[in-house]
Amino acid sequence: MTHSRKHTANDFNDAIELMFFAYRDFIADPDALLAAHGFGRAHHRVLHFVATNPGISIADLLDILSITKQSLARVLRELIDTHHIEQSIGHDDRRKRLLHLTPKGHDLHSQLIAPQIRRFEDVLSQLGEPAFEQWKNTMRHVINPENREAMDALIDRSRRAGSAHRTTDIV
Amino acid sequence: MTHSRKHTANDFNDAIELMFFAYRDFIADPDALLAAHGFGRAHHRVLHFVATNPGISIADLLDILSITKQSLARVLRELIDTHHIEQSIGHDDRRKRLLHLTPKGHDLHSQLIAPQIRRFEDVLSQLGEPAFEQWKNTMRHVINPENREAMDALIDRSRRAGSAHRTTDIV
DNA sequence: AATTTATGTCAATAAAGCTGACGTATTCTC
DNA sequence: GAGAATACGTCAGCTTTATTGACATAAATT
Repeated sequence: MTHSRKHTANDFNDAIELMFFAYRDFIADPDALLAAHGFGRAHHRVLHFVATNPGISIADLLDILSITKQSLARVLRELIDTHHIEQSIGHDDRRKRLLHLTPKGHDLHSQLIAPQIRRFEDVLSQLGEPAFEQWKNTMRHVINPENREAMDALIDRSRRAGSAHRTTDIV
Repeated sequence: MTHSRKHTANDFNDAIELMFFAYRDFIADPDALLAAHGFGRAHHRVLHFVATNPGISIADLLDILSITKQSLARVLRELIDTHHIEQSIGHDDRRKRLLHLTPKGHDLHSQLIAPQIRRFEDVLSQLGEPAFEQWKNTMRHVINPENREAMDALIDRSRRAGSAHRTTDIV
């Protein structure tokens, strides 16, 4: 047997397991805090995408989350009842309900992503910016090709929304 | 405001969202196949770690999966009843139940990881081996420090088990 | 002989998703 | 302006995957 083989199926086992373990640790941190509020991961996801896409409509949020209206409804109701999220009526289309975080919601969201940010700060400081950028680019290619552009647009939108983090979000 | 700032919390938003979207696409592929067998992701995980750790005990499998005995029990029972997994009694410790995939189990596992392997094959061919290795190293650093060594040992064990893929697994 | 370990099992519960159906308000289209 | 389409809310029932607690058994250890 020659050593010039490209690779076997088994060569990707480590990559597959890295996805499993890295994601598990990555999402484990916020769980305790969520539990203290009586929330779950679903609430975290909603908080996050409303935070980074202020004024998003229900339909657009459903597109991002890829869940059903009924699944979102319960989670959203709880976040609204606990004053973490507010709804406003669309100005150009009054059927739409636009979602925003309240200051309380921003606060919780910040606490939830803090450990995830710290995790990537550590990665960045240990491996350096080129490696981190390389990782992000590779990660982008792990996403289905048909979803990559939507991802890029979303990240771009998040980046802009981020600058208005502390200001009142003008819709 | 100067441009020499290191980074803000917002700079890691893309990394956080990349984790979310990449993992979602990564696990979406096997789901249809699993559903056809009446299985879920839990079955996939058990199949995978029994495949890569033939002869693993219940306790060791629980350690890897970080779930409770009762949660594993149902999934494992279904996989045994459908002849995807076999139990054998430990020789040095007859209390232990050692788990192995049957040929049928190996077959299903191969089909389940095929789309995930193809995904990483595509990444490798598009970005090249250095980028892929860089990504794996970075991914390793996303895992909690205290879990990294266990991960390394596990991947090492998987690598060895992989060579015996088609042979009878000697325990 | 007593204890610990490895595993199995029963019961109740929860989180987070699903499908299907129906209602209402608003906007668009002809 | 009437009818269709859109955006959203809600009721009801179901599934998967996890949880905790309790108890049982067989084998190994002390």
